[in-house]
Amino acid sequence: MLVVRVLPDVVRLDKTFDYAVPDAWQADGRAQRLQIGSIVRISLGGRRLRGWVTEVGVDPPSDVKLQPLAQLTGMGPPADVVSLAGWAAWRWAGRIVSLLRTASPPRVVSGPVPARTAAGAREGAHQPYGDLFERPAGVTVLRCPPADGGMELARAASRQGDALIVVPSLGDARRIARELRRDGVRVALGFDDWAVAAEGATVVGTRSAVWLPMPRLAAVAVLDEHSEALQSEQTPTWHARDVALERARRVGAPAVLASPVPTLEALESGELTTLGRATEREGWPAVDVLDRRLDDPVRGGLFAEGLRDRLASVQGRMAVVLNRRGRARLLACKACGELVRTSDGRVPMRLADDELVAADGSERRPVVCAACGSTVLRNLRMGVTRAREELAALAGEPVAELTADSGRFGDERIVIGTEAVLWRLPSVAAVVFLDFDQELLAPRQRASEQALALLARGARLVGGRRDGGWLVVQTRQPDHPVVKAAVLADPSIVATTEREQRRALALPPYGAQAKVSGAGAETFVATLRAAADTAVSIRGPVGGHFLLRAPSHEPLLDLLARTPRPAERLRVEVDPLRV
DNA sequence: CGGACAAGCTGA
DNA sequence: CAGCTTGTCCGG
Repeated sequence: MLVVRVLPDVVRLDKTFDYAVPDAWQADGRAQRLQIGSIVRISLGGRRLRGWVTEVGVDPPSDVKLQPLAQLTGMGPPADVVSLAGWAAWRWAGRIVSLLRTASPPRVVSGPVPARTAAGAREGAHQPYGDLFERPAGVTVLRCPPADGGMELARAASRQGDALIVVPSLGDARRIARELRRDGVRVALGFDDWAVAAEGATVVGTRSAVWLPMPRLAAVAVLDEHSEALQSEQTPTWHARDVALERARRVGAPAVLASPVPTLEALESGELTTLGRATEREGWPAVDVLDRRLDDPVRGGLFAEGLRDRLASVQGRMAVVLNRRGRARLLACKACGELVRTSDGRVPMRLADDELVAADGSERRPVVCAACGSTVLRNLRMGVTRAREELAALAGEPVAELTADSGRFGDERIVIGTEAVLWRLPSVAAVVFLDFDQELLAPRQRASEQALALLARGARLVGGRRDGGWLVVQTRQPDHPVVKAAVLADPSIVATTEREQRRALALPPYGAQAKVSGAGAETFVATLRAAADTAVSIRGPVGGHFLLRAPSHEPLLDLLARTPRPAERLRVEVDPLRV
C-alpha cells in the first residue's frame, strides 16, 4: 500500500498526517502523478482540507488506520521549491504553509503545458554584462547607474538558459518579459504563467517569482535589489533577494544582484562590480543642492532662495516631492537655520513642555540651538496642499497635486506630491526634493540607505547627465554622505559610512534582528527568556513590541524555531526593514 | 485550525 | 441537572 505524508493548508496546525493512496489511483495514473508538492484534498477530523504532499512512500504507522486521499487536485510546487520553503520558514521564523501557499499555482494545473518550441535567442550586437554570469557560480553585485533599466542584464541572464529575473514592480516585469519574448526567449511572466514555468522557461516577475517552478534554473538576476518591494510585508517577511540567492546556491547557478544603490546585505553576499567611474557618473543626473541654512532665516518657508530660478530654467515637466505622511516634525533654529538634533546629529529633537527631547527619547536638553546658542526655534512642517498654493505663487504658474491615493493632473508643468509622484509620473525633466532632511533624519535604522534609494529613483525618472536631467535637493545638511553620494554619483560614500556605523552597532547585516508583536508576544518572550540563550538579547516591550538581537542569524532563528508558540496571535518579523 | 469532550460555574 | 463557558486534546 502506497502511503503519502500530507501537510494540511492550515497555518496554525503546522503538522503532517499520513494518508493511503487509493488502489484505483494506481490504475488511472493518479498515483504516478503524486509527488512532493502535489496538491491534494484530505479529510481530517471530519473536515475536507487542501494539503501538500511532503513525502511519497512513507512507512505506514501500524497503530493508526489510515484514511484514503480524497482527491488529487493538481500540480503544486516541485520538491526543490518545497525544500526551499522549508528553509525560508526557518530563515524568517514562519510557517512553511504560508510559503507553500505563495508557491502554489493560483489556478488548478492538472498537467504540464506542452512546450512550444522557442526560436533561438537572438544574439545582440553588443553584449554588456555578458561575462557576469560566466564566472564560477557565485554572487556578483552589479552597481549600475540609475538610468539603466536592467534590460541588458536580463538579456545576459537569459542567454545562460532558463533564468530567474526578479524585479520590484509588475510594470518592470511586463516590460522585460515583452523585450525578451521579442528576442525569442520562452518567458513565464509571474504566477499567471505557473504552468509555463513548470515546463521550463525564463521566469520574469515580482518578488513571488522566486517561488515559481524552474526545472532547469541556469542563472539568477535580481534587479533593483535595494527595493523594499522585494520583501514580503506579511509574516513570514521573506526577502526575494535572499530566497533567490539561496535557490541559486542550491543548484550552483550564478547570481547577479543589480542596483544603483546596493544594500549592505548585497555587498556582504557577493563581489562588487561597477561600470567604472565615468559610466556611473554619466548615468546619474546633475544634482543641485540648495543649502537651506543660507536662506533668510526670518522669511523661512518651504522654498530655498534659488528654487524660483530652477523652476524657471528647467524645460519640461517637474516633479516636486514633499514627503509628509506621518513624519516626525522637525525644528530648526530661527537664527542660524541649523536643524535641532541630538549631540551625535542622528536623531531630530522635538519640543516637549519646556525641553528638547530626542524623537527616540535618547536625549533631553534645554531649548537652545546647539550651533549658535539661540533659544528661538521654528517649526518646519507644512502640508502638501498649502505647499502647492505657495509653489504656484512662487513659480507664477499652475501646479498640480498628486499623492498615493488622490490626485489627477492635466498638463500642468509642475506636479507636487508625496513620494508617489516618483512612481506615477512617466518621466520628468527634473525632480525637486523640498524637504530632504525629512528623509535623512527619519527615525529608522536604514534611513540613509532609503534616502539614497529615493534619490536614485528620482535619478531614473530624469535620466542621466547627458539627458539634461536635474535633481534639486533642499537640505540643511549639504555635507551628509547621502547628499554627497548623489552629487558625486558615488554610492560607495554611503556604503562606507553606513558599514562603519552598522558594524559598530551590530545592526544588520552585521547582526540579526527580529521584532515580536501581537497578543501572544508577552507569553512568547517569557518562554524565550526562560530558554536563556546568551547569544540572543531581548529588549522591550517598546510600543507593544519586543526586539530580539543576536550577532548572527543562526542562534536567533534556532531559538525562535525551537520555542513553542502561544495560542494567541503572534507576529515575528525577522530582519524588519523598518525598526 | 476546528471539533469533541471534560470539567467548572450558574440558576432554578 | 440542564445549559453554558473554558480548557485541553487530537486529527492520519
